[in-house]
Amino acid sequence: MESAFAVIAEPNRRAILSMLSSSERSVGELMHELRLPQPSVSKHLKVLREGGFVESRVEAQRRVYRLNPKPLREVDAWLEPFRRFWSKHVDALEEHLDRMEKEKASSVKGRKRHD
Amino acid sequence: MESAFAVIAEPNRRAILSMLSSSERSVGELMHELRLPQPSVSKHLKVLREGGFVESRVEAQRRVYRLNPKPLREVDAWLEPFRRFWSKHVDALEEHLDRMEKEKASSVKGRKRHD
DNA sequence: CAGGCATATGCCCAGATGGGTATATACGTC
DNA sequence: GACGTATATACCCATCTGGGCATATGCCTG
Repeated sequence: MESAFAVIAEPNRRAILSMLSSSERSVGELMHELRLPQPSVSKHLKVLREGGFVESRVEAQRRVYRLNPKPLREVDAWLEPFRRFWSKHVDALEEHLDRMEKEKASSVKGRKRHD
Repeated sequence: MESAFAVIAEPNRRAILSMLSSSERSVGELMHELRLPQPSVSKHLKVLREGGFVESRVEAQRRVYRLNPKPLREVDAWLEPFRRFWSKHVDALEEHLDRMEKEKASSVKGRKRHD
C-alpha cells in the first residue's frame, strides 16, 4: 500500500479508525460493530498496521488495537496549503473588492498584474 | 469514484490539486509540469471534476481548470475527531487512564501483559 | 493434551483502475 | 473548408484490491 491516502481511501478502514479514535478495541469488537467477517477485519487491520495507523497489544487470545495518529497528521499536513480556500467562498465579497481594486489601479496607469 | 478519499488516493491527482492550489492551469500546463501524457491528465481531471474537486472554464481551445475546495473540506472535517491526538501531551493523561482501567479489569481475573 | 475461542493468513475470483495508444471533438486561422 | 492545436474519449491490457472461504496459528481451560 503506497501512501497514507490510499490506506484511508477504503471506507471500512476509515470506520475502523473512527472507532479507534474513541477507544481501543479488539478485533472481535470491531468485527461485531462493523458487521464485517473476521478475515476482512483482520486484513484491513493489517493494512492499517503496515501503514502505521494502528498498533496492537496482545491480551490473552485477543489483540487490542489502538490508534497511532502519525500518518493522519501527514494527511492533515497535506491539506495545509488548501486551508486558505476554506474561507474563500465566504469571503467572496472581499475577493471581489480586491479584484476591483486591482483593476482600477491597472486601468489608471496600465500597470500589470501578476498571478 | 466513491468518495473524496478515493479521489485523492492517486498521487498524480494530488499533484494536480497542489498545482491548482497556487493558480489555475490549462490542461497543457498541467501536462507539461507533471510530465504526464495528455490523455492521462485528462482522465485524472475527469475524476477530479466528477468528484467536485475542480471546475473548468473554456478559453478558446483551452480548458482552464481551477480548484474547488469543497471536497477537501470534507476530508478536513473527517480528520477533526483525530485532532485531539495531535497534541499528545494533552491527551496522554486520558489515554493513560483508559489503559489503567483496562489493566485493572484484566488483572483481577488473570495475568496481563503489555509491550 | 484435547478442545474451543480469537485472530491471522493463504487462495481464488470479480471488479475497478491507471497506463498506453489511437481516435474523436472543438476551436481558431488561413 | 482544410489544417493545426488543444482536449476529451474509447479501447485494451496488466495490476491491484476487497470479498468470501478455508485453514493455520496461538492461547486458554479442563
